[in-house]
Amino acid sequence: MSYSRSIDKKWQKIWEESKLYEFDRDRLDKKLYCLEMFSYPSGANLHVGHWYNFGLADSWSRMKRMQGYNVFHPQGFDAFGLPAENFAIKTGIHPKDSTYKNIETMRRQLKEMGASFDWDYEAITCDPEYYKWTQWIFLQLYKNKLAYRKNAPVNWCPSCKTVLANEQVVDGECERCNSDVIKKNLTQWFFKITEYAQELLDCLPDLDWPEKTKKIQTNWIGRSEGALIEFKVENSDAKFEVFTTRADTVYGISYVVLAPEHDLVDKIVTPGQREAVEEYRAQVNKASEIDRLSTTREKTGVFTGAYAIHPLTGKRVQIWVADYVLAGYGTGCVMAVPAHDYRDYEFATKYNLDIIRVIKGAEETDDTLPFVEDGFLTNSEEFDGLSSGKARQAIVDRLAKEDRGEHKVTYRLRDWLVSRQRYWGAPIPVVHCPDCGVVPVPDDQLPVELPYNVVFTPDGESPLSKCEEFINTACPACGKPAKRDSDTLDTFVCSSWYYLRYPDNKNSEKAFDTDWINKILPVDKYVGGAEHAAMHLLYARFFTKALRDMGYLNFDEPFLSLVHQGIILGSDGQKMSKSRGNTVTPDDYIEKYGSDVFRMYLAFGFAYIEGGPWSDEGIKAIDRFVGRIERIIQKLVSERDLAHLWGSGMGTDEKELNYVRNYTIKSVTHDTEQFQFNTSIARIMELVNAIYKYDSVKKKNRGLLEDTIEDLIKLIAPFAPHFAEEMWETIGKTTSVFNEQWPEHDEKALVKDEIELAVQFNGQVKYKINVSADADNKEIEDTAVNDPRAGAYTEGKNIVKVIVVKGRLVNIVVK
RNA sequence: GCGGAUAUGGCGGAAUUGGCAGACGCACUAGAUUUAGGAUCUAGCGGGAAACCGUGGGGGUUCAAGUCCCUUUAUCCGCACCA
Repeated sequence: MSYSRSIDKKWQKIWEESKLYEFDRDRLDKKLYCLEMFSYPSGANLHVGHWYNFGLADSWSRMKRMQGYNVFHPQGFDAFGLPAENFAIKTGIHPKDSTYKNIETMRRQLKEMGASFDWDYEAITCDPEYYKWTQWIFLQLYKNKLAYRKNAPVNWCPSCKTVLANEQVVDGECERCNSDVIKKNLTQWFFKITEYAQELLDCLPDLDWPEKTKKIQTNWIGRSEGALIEFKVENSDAKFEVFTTRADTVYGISYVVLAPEHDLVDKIVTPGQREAVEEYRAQVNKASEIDRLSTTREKTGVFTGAYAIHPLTGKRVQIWVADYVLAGYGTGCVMAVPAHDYRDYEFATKYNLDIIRVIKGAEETDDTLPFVEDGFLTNSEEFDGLSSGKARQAIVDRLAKEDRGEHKVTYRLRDWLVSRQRYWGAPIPVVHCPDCGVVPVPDDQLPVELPYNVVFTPDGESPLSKCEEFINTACPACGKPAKRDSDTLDTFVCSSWYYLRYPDNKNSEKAFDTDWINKILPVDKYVGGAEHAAMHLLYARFFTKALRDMGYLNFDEPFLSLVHQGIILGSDGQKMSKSRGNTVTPDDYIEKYGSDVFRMYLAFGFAYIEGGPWSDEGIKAIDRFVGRIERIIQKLVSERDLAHLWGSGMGTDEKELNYVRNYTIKSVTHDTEQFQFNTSIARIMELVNAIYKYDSVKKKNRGLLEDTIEDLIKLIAPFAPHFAEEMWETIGKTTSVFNEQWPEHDEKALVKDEIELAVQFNGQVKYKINVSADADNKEIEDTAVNDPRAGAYTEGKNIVKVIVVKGRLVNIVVK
């Protein structure tokens, strides 16, 4: 029977019945945790991206399995999220119903892929058995002072009376009703990830992660060394601190700027300026986050009427508000040095503020203002002449002595806002009591279950706060009537610990058993999209470190080794999208070619970490390749009893076949380990070509040919698992090929008797010579120089030098 | 604006990290076979009559450069008034 969809089904059934992929909980010395980022169960079918991620990570883990590793390879679903809720608003179908239906479809399709998942360890984040522990972790963080509440703005649509996600805000307008979106402050929960900023940075160098990703995390954390400098407000007891990395320019301050949202603004603004400031603040509030962060936008600001006192010179400097200063970063205020900062220069020019040079460039440097590089101080009292670097130290030292400043490290990283004003997420397990305040729900009352009967129509209140039986409860502390928190948790919270739940997914006593988790974790290979480089990966690292410090686990990092797959584009080279009409539907191809052909094309057609454009011609080629393997194997089997075909010699043809066989084993092992699946398949194609070539020999060495075919099937098995099982059976085997040992190459077979070398004259290849493989440099040089063809290139010239590169070439330098 | 990446035949992509550029495959061409084939098998296939020229462009280092250095261009991605 030739390879097709029915072969897939045959082996999927056998695998399931024989529990082939069951994880061995006892053999932990060679454990290997291979994990792909789990996926959101969307209504559509599995797309090419899922296949590319899951299918090929599975190929990698299948090779590891055959190499003797006890592979733990679970799968699950990141099942909470906005799309299900939007779908409910549109169709009236409950998120729970649509989500579980989607999960069922996806699970079936994942099984049809033929991946070696052990489904006994599945985790679904919207199961109460799962989010019970998400809530428990929230409470652990709360009890360890890593979760706290503060005000933070949300996108608010005044017409829909609802909170919008960033993606629902289009050009500052609500995507549903086009009203202007404004910002509204709500009290929300935060996780104190900044507490771990330094450790998150320090552990990066030792991770086997793409350098690009480490760089993204480094930039995201954004450590910067500088100073805090205190300013007093004139005629007031108010004071504020600014953070700066350029304390050397402190004598160049000509004004200071507060973020419009800064608490101090109300206190210091003068009556004459109040109206202007209020108007400006209203304007800033209307501007969307995106607008405000745009570089092309003209800088604006308003004078508050108040003055601050320069901490060193005692001079008065104006206090402005401007939206280029962000409330959430640093201290929310900056000192402005127009002479040495582009933004301040632009602002000062526009509003006619002083520009004071305090840094000179070294000689021969063009230091026209604004001059933003380091240099030497001027106009800076006793610090004149110091280099910028030395001045930063000296100036802050003096400020520190006078108690008006200090050296300070800040991070760009902000605390993680986890409150979402939505229904389809894990409820935040706290109760708000009029008497006791915030009261955590006791562990024995977890999970706080999502009520099913809720109304989704957006009318100003979130579905949970409208649900009486959910929202009204008794205070766990005093028993009096109290209200539950009506917000749910960011889905990134759910996905920050799922890799810990998989190995112990049925534990009803704990989130996971510490001893067990310490044996199976960390994840040895994590595979998923580069779009998660900053947020998900950072959050998961934070969770691991926080849980470690609470004593629930003993390792520092969740993911030791990380690979990002590339993106498969449409055949037009554009990103796949329904509107472009260039999407590829895996199901159609699987129906036509079988899942192994689809998977193998994904392996062969692209550099894994790059991705690239889809090609229908490419998948046809793989279909032919599979047929080619099948035919040669069937031919061998049918010829087994034809004695006249068989000999036993080990001549040139046999050595050549054996060479290719061993070279293929070596290359595929190496390349697959590195996720270089395209070259792995290329080598296997070469092996098949070599087998075809050898097949035309009159008297074939049957033992060698049989062994080579067996190796071929094993080598292809990770990429075409169903097909390989079928071929394994065809040659007469009765057990699974996945219980076989991965082949190892024989170094002796790779040593050739005679090798070909290129002969170059002045670096240009002119001809080739054959020498015996053990020839020394002198022999090689003589053979090359004495070759009859050499004369044409040496005539009338002198041989200056001869360079022999063993196994590669000879370069003869002539003059 | 800052940061990162990429650039190789008609196409997807290789190149052991400084050592024969174009592996493998597609497309194309020719032959064989078949009642037929969009099947199969075999062979050819960067450009150029050739000398030679060829890894986005220009320069350099080296016996030797796709690979290292300088410079420049284009495309893509990430981040962003981060003080």
